[in-house]
Amino acid sequence: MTQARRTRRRPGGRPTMVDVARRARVSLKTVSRVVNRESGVAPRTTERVRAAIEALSFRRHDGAAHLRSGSTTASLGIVLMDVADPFYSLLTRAVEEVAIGHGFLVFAGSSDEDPGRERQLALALCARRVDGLIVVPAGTDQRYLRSEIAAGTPVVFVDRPGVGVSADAVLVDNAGGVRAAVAHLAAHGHRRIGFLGDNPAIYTARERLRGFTQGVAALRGAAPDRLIEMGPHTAQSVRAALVRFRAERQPATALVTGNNRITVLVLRALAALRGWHPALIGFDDLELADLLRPSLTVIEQDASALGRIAAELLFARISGDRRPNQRVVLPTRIVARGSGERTP
Amino acid sequence: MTQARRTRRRPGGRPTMVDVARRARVSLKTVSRVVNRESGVAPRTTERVRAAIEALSFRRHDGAAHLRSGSTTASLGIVLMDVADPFYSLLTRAVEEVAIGHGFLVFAGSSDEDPGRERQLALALCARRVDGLIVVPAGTDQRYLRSEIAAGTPVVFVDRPGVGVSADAVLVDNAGGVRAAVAHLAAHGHRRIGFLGDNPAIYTARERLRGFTQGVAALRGAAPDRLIEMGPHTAQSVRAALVRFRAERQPATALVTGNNRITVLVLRALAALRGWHPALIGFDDLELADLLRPSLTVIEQDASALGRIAAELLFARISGDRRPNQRVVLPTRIVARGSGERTP
DNA sequence: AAGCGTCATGACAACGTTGTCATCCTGGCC
DNA sequence: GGCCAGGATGACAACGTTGTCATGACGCTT
Repeated sequence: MTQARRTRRRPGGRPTMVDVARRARVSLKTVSRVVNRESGVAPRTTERVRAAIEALSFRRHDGAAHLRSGSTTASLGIVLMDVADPFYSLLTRAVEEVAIGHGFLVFAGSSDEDPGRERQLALALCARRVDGLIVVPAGTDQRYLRSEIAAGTPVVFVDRPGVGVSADAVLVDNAGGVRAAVAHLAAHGHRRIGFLGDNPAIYTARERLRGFTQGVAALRGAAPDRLIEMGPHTAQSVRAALVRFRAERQPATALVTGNNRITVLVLRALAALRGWHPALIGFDDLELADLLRPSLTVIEQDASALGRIAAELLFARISGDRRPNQRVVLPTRIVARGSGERTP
Repeated sequence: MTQARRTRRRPGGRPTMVDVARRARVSLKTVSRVVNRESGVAPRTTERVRAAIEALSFRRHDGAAHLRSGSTTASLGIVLMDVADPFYSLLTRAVEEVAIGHGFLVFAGSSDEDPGRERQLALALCARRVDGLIVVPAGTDQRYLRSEIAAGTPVVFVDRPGVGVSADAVLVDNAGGVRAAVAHLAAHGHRRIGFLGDNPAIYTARERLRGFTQGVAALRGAAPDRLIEMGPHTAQSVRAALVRFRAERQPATALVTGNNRITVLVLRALAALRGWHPALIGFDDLELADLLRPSLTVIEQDASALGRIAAELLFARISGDRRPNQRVVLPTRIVARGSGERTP
C-alpha cells in the first residue's frame, strides 16, 4: 500500500516517465528506452513498460525531450497576412502538407498587414524554438530577424521579399503577370486601360503597378497616368475611381485589378453602375470566376506552389543546406474566360 | 582573455541565460529576474543585464521556462478538415483572434476527413502540451481523447460533436437551416424539391439530410425519396443526379445543396445542362454569390462565430471553468438573393 | 556598540526527458 | 572453477529555465 501511494500520481497532472517506471518496476531510463524504441530491452520488460504506459495513458512530453536532446522541435512557424484569405490559406495548406511529410507541425499566425504584429509573431515563434520560419512580410524592415537567422533559425520569405536581411524568398512574377494582362487587352483592341491597385506600401501592389506602367508604355499612343488608382480600397473608393475612369475624355475601355478583393469590389460596382461594360482582368483567381457572366479572365498565381516551394526550401535549410540565398520567382498565367476578351 | 573565452558561446547555438549572466557579471537568477520583470533588481544591474541581452540577442527559451514553471505553454491546437477550405479558414482565423487576445499561439492541422490523421494530429498536439484543443472530428470515435481530457487538456469540438467523449461542442443548426430552406422554397410554390448532400458519414451531411426530410415531410403532397442524392460528389455524380432529377415523371423544380463544394458543382452542371433552371438554395455562403445571375440564395452559417465561441469556451475551461459540458448550437439564416425565389 | 529589518543578489534544486557510463547477471570457454 | 564477453539495466548529469531559501551589506534604532 506504500507502493500504491507512491505510484499514485498527483491528480490533474500528467503521468511522467517516473510514474511509468514505478508502475513497471523498472528504472526511468528503461522507460525512456522503450518509448524511443531503443534496442537492448528484454521483451518481457518491454511488455511490462508498454502495459504501464497504456494503463497510465502516458504521453511523452515532447518539449522536455527536445530540451534535453537539443534536437529539433519538429515545428515550423508561418506568419502571413490573413489565414482566412483564400490565397494565404491555400499557401498555408501547401506548407502544412510538406511539413506533415517531414513529421512537423505548423504554427500559423496572421499579421493583418501590421508590421508590429508581424514582428511580435515571428519573435514569439522563435522563442518557442520553431525549426524554421516562413514569413510574408507586412512591414518594410525585417532586420529584427537577423539575429534569429544568425542563431540558426532559417527563414524563408514568401510572396514578398524581406528587407534588411539576407534570406531565401519565393515570389510571383507580379509585374510580368500584369504586363501580360495589358498585352492581352491590347491584343483585343484596347488602348485606354485602367488599373486599380492595392496600397502601394505593399510590395506586390508596387510590383503590379510597375508591370502595368511597363505594359502600357509598350503600347503606342496609350497614356495611362490618369487611369491609375491605388488603394487601400473600399466600395466607395472603387466606385469613385470607376466613375472617374468612365468620365474621362477618352473613357477607359478595359480594367486591370490588382488583387482579389479589388476585383470583387469592381464587379459589384460595375453591376451597380449599369450600362458600362469595360473588359476586365483580375489578379489572382476566384472560386466562381467561371460562373460569372461574362466569366472572369484572371492572372492566375499558384498559391500552393508558392507554399510548397517555400516549405521545401526551408526544409533544405533545416537539414543543413548552406548554399547562397535563393530568390525563386514563379510565373503567372492568363486564364482567358471572357471578361478579358471583350472588344472596345 | 580567459574571461573572453568563457564568455564566448558555442557558435550556431543560441545564447542562454548563463551566457547573459556571465557577460553582465551577475548570477543566472538575476538575469531571470530581469527577463521576467521581477522587482528587486537595482536599476544599474538591470541596465547591465539589459545591455548583455541586447548584445547577445538573447531570447528566452519558452519551452524550458514552461517546463520548469509548470505553467501554460500559451498555445492552442486546432485540428480541422482543411485549412484551405474557406469555411474552416474563417473559423481558424476567429480562433486565432481570440488566442492572440490571450497571448496564445495556434497550432493548426488538417485531417482531410481522415480519422487516422485526426487522431495523430490531436495526439501530437497533446504531446506538445498545448493548453487546449479545438477539434473538428473527422472520424466517428474520439475516445482516444478521454485520457487527454482526464489529464487536464480541455477539448472543444466544433462544427461536429465528438463521439465517445464528453466535451463541449459548438455546432450549427444544420437541420433547422435546411428545413427553413425547404419552407422558403415551398413558400414560393415548390413541391418537387431535390437534395444533393455530402457523404452521410459526415455528421453535418446527415443533419442536413435530416432537415431536408423533415422539411419535405411537412409539405402536403411532397414525396421526396427519389429526389435525394448523397455524396461524396464529383462533377460526374452531380451531373448524373441532376439529369435524373429532371427526368423524373414530375421533375424537380427546386434544389437544395448540402455544402459549398456541391453548390459550385451544381452551378457548373446547370450551366452546362442548358434549358433547365430550377430554383436553388445552397448551404453556406460563397464569396461571389451575389454576383451570379440569378444571384445565389444561401443558408448562411457564421464560421467566425463558431470559431470565436469555441475558442472562448476553451479559454474558459483553460482558466478553470468546471461547469457541465455545454452544447452550443448557432442558428443559420436564409439570405434570399434570387435563385431561391424563382417560381416553378 | 549591538541588534534588526530591508534590499539586492546568489546558490541550489527541480521540471521531464535523454546521453554517458557503470554495474550486474548469465552463459560459454579454457 | 575462474574468467570474460555481452546483454540488460540503472545511476547520474545535463538541457535552460524558475522557485525557494540563504547570504551579505547597509542603515536605522536603542
